[in-house]
Amino acid sequence: MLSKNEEDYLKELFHLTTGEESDNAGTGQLADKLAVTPASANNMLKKLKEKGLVGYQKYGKSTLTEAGRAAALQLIRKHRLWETFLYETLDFSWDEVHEVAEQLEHIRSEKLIEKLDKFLDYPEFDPHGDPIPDAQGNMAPRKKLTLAEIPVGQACRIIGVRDSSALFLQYISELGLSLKSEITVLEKIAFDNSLRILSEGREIQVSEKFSLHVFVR
Amino acid sequence: MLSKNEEDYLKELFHLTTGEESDNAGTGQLADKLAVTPASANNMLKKLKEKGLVGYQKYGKSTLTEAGRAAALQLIRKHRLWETFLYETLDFSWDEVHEVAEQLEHIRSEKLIEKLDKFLDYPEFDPHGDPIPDAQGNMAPRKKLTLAEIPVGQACRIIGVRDSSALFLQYISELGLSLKSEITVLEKIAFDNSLRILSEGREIQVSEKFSLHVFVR
DNA sequence: TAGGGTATTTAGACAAGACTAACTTTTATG
DNA sequence: CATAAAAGTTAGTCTTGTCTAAATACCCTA
Repeated sequence: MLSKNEEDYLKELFHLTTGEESDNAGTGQLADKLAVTPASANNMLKKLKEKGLVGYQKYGKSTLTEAGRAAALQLIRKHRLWETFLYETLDFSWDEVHEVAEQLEHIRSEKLIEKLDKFLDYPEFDPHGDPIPDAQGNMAPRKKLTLAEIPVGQACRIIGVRDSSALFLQYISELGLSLKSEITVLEKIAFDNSLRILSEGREIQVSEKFSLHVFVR
Repeated sequence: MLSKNEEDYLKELFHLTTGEESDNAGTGQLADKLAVTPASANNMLKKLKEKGLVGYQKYGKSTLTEAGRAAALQLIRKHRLWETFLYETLDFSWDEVHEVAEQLEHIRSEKLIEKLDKFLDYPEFDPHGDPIPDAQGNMAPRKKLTLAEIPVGQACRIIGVRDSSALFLQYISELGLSLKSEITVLEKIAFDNSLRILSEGREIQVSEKFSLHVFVR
């Protein structure tokens, strides 16, 4: 059984070794990310090596073993499912979910995560567009871009939507938008991050919440 | 800020000092409840006294101060709200909710509890019939008895229902039951805890889930 | 290739919270 | 009322995970 701290190290190590620049898994970088001294990180790396979760060698970059990677993916699964729950069900805003999910991800209960996944109808992406691993640790290869992240002035095309609730689908079709619709972002209102957008010659105003539900390319 | 362990001690102390027999708050009883040695409990009691949360004197029974009581009530509020969530929303069974709620109650976020309370529509009782304190720490004085807890052969009267969802209210009225209905429990099926009951001369079979939603006296 | 700067590791200390073993106080019993 | 049993306390140790300070290894550049 892993402690909360061990889990945090594994998760961070996953992020450091999996991004495009996977050359960042030195003791120091890891320590930085976890807001801990290099001495502490070194200590933990040795312990995780003992447990067969991390490939660590003195003065080298660290890597996750298969077991370590699997544990990290489970944690990421829990984190992103909780973020989705907080955002979709409890109506947290986009930027509030992370901090609370950091705590919730450490709750130990297989059943809880299964039931939560089912309740949320097996979402594939979290509110930030990051893919959610399934129970076996498989996940879509990359982040989906949401309409909320398109810079003002740029054009994009709708390639999907986050959820398929009747309310949302009804609304999006009432707006005259659908898959393949081409959109240009005209303005982002700083006050509430709502957007003025242009689609097929018509100008529409949508909320941040809406824009986070629309995947684009 | 209280640690998880400090919180556990306060909550247990609340239960030991608040029940009918409030004479149980010795170092040893507390240690028993928390599965810890008396030495450990003694240690913690001294610490909590320092923090002004517990009235502790050598060789005496311990009590909660007002601050300690308030902290304990917040914890109990969180515990019972999570139990309600697990039972009502995620479809956990009656006996599975406690263990997971023991973990969830330590999540630190005012906002989370507010939003959860709202999402659950401000429930007054948890799945075991225990009252849920409100944000100010007020709660109904005693446990409500549910139909599930009535022994076979005994009669009782419906005095309320746990939730007022359309589905549930429709079902209970279809069964011909209502407030003030007199019920006798004929048999409890060991397999799934469903009940055969008698009301106004008619025999009805109901599930455990149903029986937990009906408050009786 | 020799320094010097940076990154990493080691050693030793500390806090929380548990434990065991030994000691003290309270309580109950004869 | 004396004393033994039960309950509570103290002292010292252990583990986890942190820290600081000092030592060591790596690597880049002159």
